[in-house]
Amino acid sequence: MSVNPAPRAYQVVLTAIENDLRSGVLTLGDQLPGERALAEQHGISRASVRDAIRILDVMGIVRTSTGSGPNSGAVIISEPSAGISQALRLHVAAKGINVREIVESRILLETWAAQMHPRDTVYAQQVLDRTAVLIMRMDDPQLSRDEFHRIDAEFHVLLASTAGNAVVESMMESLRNSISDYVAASIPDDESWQPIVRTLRRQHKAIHHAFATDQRERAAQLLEEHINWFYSQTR
Amino acid sequence: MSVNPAPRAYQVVLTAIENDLRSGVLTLGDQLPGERALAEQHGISRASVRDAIRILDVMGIVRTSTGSGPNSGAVIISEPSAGISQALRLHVAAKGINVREIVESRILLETWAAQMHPRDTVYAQQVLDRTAVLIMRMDDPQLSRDEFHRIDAEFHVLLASTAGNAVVESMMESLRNSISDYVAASIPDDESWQPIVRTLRRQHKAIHHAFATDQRERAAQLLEEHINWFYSQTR
DNA sequence: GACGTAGTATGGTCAGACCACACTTCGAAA
DNA sequence: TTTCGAAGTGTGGTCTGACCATACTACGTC
Repeated sequence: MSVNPAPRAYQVVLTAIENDLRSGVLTLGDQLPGERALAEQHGISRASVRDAIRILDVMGIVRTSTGSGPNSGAVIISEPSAGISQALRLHVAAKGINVREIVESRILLETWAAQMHPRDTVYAQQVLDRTAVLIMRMDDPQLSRDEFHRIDAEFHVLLASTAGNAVVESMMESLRNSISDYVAASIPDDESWQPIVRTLRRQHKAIHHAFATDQRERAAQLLEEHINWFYSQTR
Repeated sequence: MSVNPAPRAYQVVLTAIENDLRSGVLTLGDQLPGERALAEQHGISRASVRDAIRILDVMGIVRTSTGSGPNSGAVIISEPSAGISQALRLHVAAKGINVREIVESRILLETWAAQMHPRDTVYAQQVLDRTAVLIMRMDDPQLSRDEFHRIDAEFHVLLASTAGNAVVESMMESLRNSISDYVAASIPDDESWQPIVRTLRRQHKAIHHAFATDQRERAAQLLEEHINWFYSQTR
């Protein structure tokens, strides 16, 4: 019966980098030292260093690329939704989370964001303009379903982003991503899709109008109906 | 100018396993095939297989251990909070998320959970009993600060779990974990900690009482005040 | 039958190699 | 002198093959 959790080699590098991030030694846009250099610095093998960097990669902390130069190697980005999306997605697959919970959470986050007073009114106005463009693009009858879903997701995330909370924004994006396959699979034929998309367009316009006229309560209510209605169609 | 995002080798295994999870071929408690077997099956090296499994590991999908037998190797668990915690934690370090957003999100999730009618009243009653025990343990003056924080977190997560939403529960746990170091560091000395812990104990008891007497609105309000007050002390 | 030991398969780690790639450098051609 | 292309250099990505500690299994001994 072993009690020790067996310390992993990559943890050394991971902790070191996390500390550097916290203390500000490493900031957005910086390059990490090369894998070979990190391996030597910490006295572990390159394989273990790669474990640590792989984790930072899937978590959306760094982006890695081959080649040399200032844009190569592991560069600090910070895309919280990347890691959270991946986690939620896998746990939905593993049945640790079900679709009801995802939908419930989406409604919670989106209605909250809708009712929040925008943290930045100039940005909020820009969002209104950009979402208007998205609505127009979703009117295109030539649009593929995949593309529609992509723009649809962007529409929702953009509206929620006016609340100015990266956690909520990332969560929304992640929740949407985590079940996008499920959604796509549950409405297989185009015949059943056509009437649905018409309703979605109408709902989006109503939601946008409520936002534009500052009817926050109403926007929240419309969003809740919109999300609930859509998922009721996926069965 | 390369346009291809360079397909990663480990993605093959990751997708295969995700599909098996989705289709039910793999379920909770199952063992994954050995790394050497997976490598041969997919025609890639063991190193790349390990990349995939490492990801499943940090995401909380599997637990790996050495040795042989039914409990060895990679076993499917499903601990959503593991992956999300790690992601949030790193992004807080990388300044992609700030503490205000964490606190705001905590309040959103906890007050929502408090106002939700419990999905399972029997479970809710058990939670009330267990949180009562936690409150008693937090009264122990011998308790270390670390231990207090641990029990405190468990208290909050347990209360929220009555809402019956794994996403919300995982998020709460993750938000709490992601800034626990920050909290610990911001109240360094025991002299300033003593008066704080007294208030926390009082607030916890009031919250528990509101839950026990089914005053959901009041419980939500007390939670909000409790969380806001505590973080106002960490500056 | 009980018990201890050898066997076996697992993940964890390491070393070393080769590749494709992207930038850098520098010399040759205009 | 300027331009441009080829060689050079360092990066992560992948593979191979090896060794280790561990934990269970099976077998042989008592």
